[in-house]
Amino acid sequence: MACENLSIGDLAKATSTKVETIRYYERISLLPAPERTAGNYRSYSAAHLGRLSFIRRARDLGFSIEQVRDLLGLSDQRDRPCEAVDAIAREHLAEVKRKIRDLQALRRELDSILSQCSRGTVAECQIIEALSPTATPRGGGIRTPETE
Amino acid sequence: MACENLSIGDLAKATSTKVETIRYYERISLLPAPERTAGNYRSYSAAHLGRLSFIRRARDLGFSIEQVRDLLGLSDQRDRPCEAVDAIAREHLAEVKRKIRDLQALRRELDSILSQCSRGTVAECQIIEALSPTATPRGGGIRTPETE
DNA sequence: TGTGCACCCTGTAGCAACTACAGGGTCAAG
DNA sequence: CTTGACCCTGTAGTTGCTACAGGGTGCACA
Repeated sequence: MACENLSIGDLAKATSTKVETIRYYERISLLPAPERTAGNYRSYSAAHLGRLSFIRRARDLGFSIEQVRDLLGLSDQRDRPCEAVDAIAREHLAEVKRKIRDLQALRRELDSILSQCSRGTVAECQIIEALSPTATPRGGGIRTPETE
Repeated sequence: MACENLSIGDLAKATSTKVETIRYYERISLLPAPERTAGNYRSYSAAHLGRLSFIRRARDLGFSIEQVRDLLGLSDQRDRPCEAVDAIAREHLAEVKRKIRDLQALRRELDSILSQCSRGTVAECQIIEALSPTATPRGGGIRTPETE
């Protein structure tokens, strides 16, 4: 018990996490509260280091906090089948694929809008035009409504 | 002036925006405050409709609120060159491309992690393994630190 | 005339996942 | 014995909304 004894700053450095983020994870019960020193400093063990590394890796892979919480809960039940783990990862993958598709559609649209820029004045700007509703009525602009 | 006279609900329907969102845009000065009726209801003109449509379209294309603000400001200066408009769109496109790259890397990683799932117990789960730090020490789990 | 309902108003709090203070305490070096 | 780096708590800010609570307005229908 209580091996290593890392300060919060040490743990932060070891896991490339900000000190505030570690305290935040503790507040939301993602990382268990460590013991304290006489001076009320947090004192972390190797177990904390492992758990925080897991959290960071999962977060880097885009898992949400709640997904990470579920994964951590599952990883503690070593002899249960890992279907639930698989399901979480699969769901996340599906979400990532969906985002990629959406962004690619977006990129195509932005590409096409940008390709039309003739570098004239704002009045002729195809980018503004593309963003505007049903054919900008001649006379100008987006029709800034003045609060008269 | 004050043509059309749409209620906030009408404007919401016309632009597929929630009423609360319209009020929010007014609060952050993205959409100018409209005139009020005798009963203190907001009364919108066609100009408001145009501007809100522009905002929605830009937001759908993933421009941030601040970018939309800039685009609106620029679109009012009809006789200035449209380089600044072009720059905003280009920057946004670069950002979108970056996100796509990141997500594709992520997808590859998730794909590879998932392909290793042998559907055994959590103890043998390659997904958990892949998320864990430097070779999980035999004995188990992510080493949940108990607050003893 | 009432009364019911859909709509509108303001103001505040909540979401994710942190980040950034303010205003203090602790600890080791010089 | 002071300086500076670190730590503590608690609260507020970020982005872009969304969701109430607790009221007021306006119009149709009986």
